Amino acid sequence: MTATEVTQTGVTQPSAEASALAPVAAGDGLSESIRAAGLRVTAPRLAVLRALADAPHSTADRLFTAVRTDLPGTSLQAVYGVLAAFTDAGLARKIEPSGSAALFERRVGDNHHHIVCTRCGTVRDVDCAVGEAPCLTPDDAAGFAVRAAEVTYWGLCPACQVELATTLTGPPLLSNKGAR
Amino acid sequence: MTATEVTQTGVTQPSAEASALAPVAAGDGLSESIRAAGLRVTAPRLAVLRALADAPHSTADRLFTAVRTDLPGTSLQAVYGVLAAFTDAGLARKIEPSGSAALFERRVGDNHHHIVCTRCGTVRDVDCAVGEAPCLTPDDAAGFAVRAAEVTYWGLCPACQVELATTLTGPPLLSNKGAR
DNA sequence: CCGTTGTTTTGAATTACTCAAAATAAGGGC
DNA sequence: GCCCTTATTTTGAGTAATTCAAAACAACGG
Repeated sequence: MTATEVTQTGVTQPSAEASALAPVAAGDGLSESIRAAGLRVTAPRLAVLRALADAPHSTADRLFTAVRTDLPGTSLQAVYGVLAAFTDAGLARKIEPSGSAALFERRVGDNHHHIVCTRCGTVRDVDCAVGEAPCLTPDDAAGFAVRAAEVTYWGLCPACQVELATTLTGPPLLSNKGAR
Repeated sequence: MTATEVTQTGVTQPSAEASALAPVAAGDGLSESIRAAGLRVTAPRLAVLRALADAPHSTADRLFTAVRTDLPGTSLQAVYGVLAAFTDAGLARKIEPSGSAALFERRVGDNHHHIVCTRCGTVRDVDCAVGEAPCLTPDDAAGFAVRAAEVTYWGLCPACQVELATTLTGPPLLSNKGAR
């Protein structure tokens, strides 16, 4: 057993896979990043981090569901706790688009923004249009010491554009709308 | 009595003031804007609209408290209902900064943004730095048809800058930080 | 292998908001 | 000025997302 093994609560680790596929802990450098963030490496944390890698822009609840499949004993509160720890440690970022529960993503540190579909809620990353620190200098900051700027774009995702077109207009339309 | 009189639920309108100061309904053109938006003019709506004029960036709860002082019978749900109607009708705008309850403001239609104090939660309006439709064109919109862009700046308000400086640094500092 | 200290579980509470039915009142018509 | 229709508000619950706290548990350094 390597030093990176992690006990799964109530679940015995199959020893066969332990050396072949590497212990649950390793595999992607997940444990490394957790440890590098100054946090203890635990099964719930690994599971959440992996789930987050698989499905960015997930709610706590969605992650909870994902985590439950490989780590059945995990509680929702644990997921909230893990996400809070990740967010504090800079391992994850929390975004809260209007009208949605909080979403989490691993992509962190770079200044990127989000576009949200007003119809289905799908979220995609959008790289900053202007540069490293985008709209970070408002015209008049009213004396505030500005630390960050957060941009949320709202619009229709490609799929919803198509669905709306066929549903409302009848004949499918040419879809050269927001395609650029 | 003019045509714009509004019955206050359970409260009789003092007739003396009715002709002198104009009925509760008028005074600021509040009723006019409500009616112009296609909504019926009611006492709760007038009260909420006035409260919103006095204190922009207020939560539903704060408005509820404000409204209660001149219109005691008003329910919180009514305030939510009024705000929903206003928002739908374009009379008010709802913003939802991360970590805060929804805030409402009358300023609507112009494309302006907000700066939020990370310490005390104070919100101020920020006019768009770039023009009419600001960061509205992301570099790569991933096929989305972009309809709107919403910018939230985060930083320290002037008051909190001072407080933090005196608390943490000891001697008050020169405060030429984010002053522009 | 053990102890310390950070994590997770368990159980419950809270905040912000929404839903639905019955009571009420605004505003147009007579 | 009064009545009717229909929008609005009240009243009474209910829900989703998140947070709090105490006790059980486990990571990791020694």
